[in-house]
Amino acid sequence: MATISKETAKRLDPDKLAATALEIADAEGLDAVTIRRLAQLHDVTPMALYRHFSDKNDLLAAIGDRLLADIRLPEPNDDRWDLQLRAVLTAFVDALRPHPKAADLTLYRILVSEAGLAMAERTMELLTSGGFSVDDAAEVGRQSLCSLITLVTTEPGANEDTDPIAREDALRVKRAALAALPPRRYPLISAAADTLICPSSTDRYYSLGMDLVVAGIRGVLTDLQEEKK
Amino acid sequence: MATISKETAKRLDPDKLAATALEIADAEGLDAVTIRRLAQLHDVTPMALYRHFSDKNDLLAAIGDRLLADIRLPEPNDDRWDLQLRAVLTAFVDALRPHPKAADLTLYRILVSEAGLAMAERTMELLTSGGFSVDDAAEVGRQSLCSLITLVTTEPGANEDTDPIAREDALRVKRAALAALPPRRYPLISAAADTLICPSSTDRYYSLGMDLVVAGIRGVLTDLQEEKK
DNA sequence: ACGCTAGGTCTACGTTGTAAACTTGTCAAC
DNA sequence: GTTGACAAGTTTACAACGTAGACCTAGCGT
Repeated sequence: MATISKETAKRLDPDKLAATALEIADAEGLDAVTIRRLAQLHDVTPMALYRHFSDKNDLLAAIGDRLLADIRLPEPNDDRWDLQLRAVLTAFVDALRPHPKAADLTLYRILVSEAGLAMAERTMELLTSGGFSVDDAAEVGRQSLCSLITLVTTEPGANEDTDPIAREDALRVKRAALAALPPRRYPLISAAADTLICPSSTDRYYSLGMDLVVAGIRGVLTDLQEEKK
Repeated sequence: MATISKETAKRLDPDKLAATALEIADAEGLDAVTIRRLAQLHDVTPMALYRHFSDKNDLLAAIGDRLLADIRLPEPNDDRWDLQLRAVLTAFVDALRPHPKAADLTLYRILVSEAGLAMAERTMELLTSGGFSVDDAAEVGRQSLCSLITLVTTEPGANEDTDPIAREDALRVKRAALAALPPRRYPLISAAADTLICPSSTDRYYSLGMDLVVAGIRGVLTDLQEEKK
């Protein structure tokens, strides 16, 4: 009944492998994802993994594909193009948010994986329907997606340090470093130290990030159209 | 006369070390920067480096600081705040552009290194003078700088592969992958394949990226101000 | 019944970061 | 001068990593 029965336990499943690799990455960061460790978690010899992944990059790519596969694209509707675009990009970010330490892996898989291609095509549809040329849509879409990935990977608090005591320590060190610099020379940074270290609310962080991207797209579009006239 | 004379050759200079480490990174990527290799280039034992850097992260941080130190901030003037901001951000990008493979290292050094702090403070000055609250300026500035770093690190063509034959090969593979997907299902991606693989002009790539960021900032500002009313 | 092969194992190699103990060149103080 | 002491380079060693290559071996198609 289960994919792993008592005696057939030796049958490895690449999807399962990618799944537990992702768990490791979520918990301890990408560097902790190791062939040997992943093998051990599946009670198998390290070299066994190479029957399912050609090398470690291939494994990491599988993690990336997995993240992209979690995207739940909204159905097309009659909203204005930029609202729909925002919804698509939000779906992308929502898929990455649970895995800030692994989100980087999606970048080079967007134009390869099924789910990534679907999102990219939808993005370009909406951009061109808004008035971008195909080429401009490609470049604008590309950078927008990159920015959103970065938004997730640099989400404050997701950086590293699995256990809360080390994380708290790191936070304190950072706070102290900012508190130590001369407010005379860096008045604004000193004033914003708290926000710089840890933004008020994670939801606000993401909505502001999304606003920046979408507002940028709209602004560039009107610039391009005015310059054409 | 020179910093390294015949017999005093044994005196290592941390700045020189970071400089050649950067050269390695530029030529072959960050993974090629290795304690042993860097030591060998300075005719020294690997462990010698640890007298000047507490560990490898410390070395990488020094590279990041070096990049930030190359920023040539423009003098304040009477231009509108957003124009001046664009100039500051352009100075940042200009400092990173020669080193796309190492630009990532600046992210965690901006709020630590002298040059990074100077730029961050200037950025926040201009954002607040434009009308952002201090906290909003912090979050907006943070993400803008992140996006610009990403703009540089993902600059097409700078990805990897030192020698031109391997790079050409990789390009061909990518091109083939995009050409192989069904244009029926992905019409826009297929149409934009060339642009997606390699944008028309590097300068246009950067100016469009900068436009996106600055337009985003302006757009978010007016959104925030309207919502306050 | 027989071989083929998919999917494991075992062993081994080269590379990496770095801990610990050591040597040595230089300079300050007596 | 002689003598510590300290900064800076050396030596040796280790554990962990990715992975090449040779080797089982269970189970399936013919």
